[in-house]
Amino acid sequence: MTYAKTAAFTQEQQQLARVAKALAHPARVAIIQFLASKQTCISGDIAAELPLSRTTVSQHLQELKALDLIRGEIDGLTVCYCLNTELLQQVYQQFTSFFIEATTGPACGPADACAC
Amino acid sequence: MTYAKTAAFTQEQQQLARVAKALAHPARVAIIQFLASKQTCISGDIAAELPLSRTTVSQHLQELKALDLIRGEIDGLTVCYCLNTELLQQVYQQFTSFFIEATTGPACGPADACAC
DNA sequence: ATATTATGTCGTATATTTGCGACATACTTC
DNA sequence: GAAGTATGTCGCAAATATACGACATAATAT
Repeated sequence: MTYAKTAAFTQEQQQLARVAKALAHPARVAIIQFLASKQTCISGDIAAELPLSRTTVSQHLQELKALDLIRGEIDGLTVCYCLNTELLQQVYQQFTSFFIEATTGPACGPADACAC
Repeated sequence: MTYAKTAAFTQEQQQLARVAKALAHPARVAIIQFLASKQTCISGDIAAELPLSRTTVSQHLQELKALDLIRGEIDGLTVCYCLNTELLQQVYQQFTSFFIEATTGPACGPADACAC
């Protein structure tokens, strides 16, 4: 019958999935790249750079902010968004570990199928 | 009014987002780790290792297979799943580029907010 | 041929994501 | 204070993701 174990997923798996989800939309990838490219921590006229409405961009920003991947500080009338490079570096490490683990295991043959 | 540019997202952004989405669920992260850990390219009794029904696991497997991150070859009664390490390595490169770009740009101060 | 086993697919229900217009808030300027 | 600007939040609609039971398929074993 192959019934499931009740053991839930590990914290690591959940954390990786959470961050992956944050990057799972081109708009959020674009936002991070945009923030990384700008000298100044440019405010939410990020919206002007994306094919999305201001509202939608704002939501994406909130999602990234919820994970603390980016930060926003109110500066008078505008909001100054910028990357949390410290956290991004940590996340980078997590992804690196994961990919190294994944790329050093047993694999399929180069072209087509399994060499089990 | 700040209206949007119609320029869509780049291929790179879409590709990264697509892979990130594949990793955006703990079950799929767990599946990849499981395949990486096993000497043999174990079949779909991966389900027995996860707190999910066989049907659901099958769907997650299909999603990973759709992106070619994993491959499955029918071996009589069982299906032999294994990682596409070549593609995973490529994807790893893409993520690396992204994170390096993201971690070398302008950032917030270490503890709290922007130093704009 | 029938039963058993390992898988995949279909249909369906629920939850989450995505996107946006309309409004609220808050600061600046006149 | 009134007008204007930059933002965020609410409410809704459409699309997608998640999960699973029930059925279909296909190979193996009896």
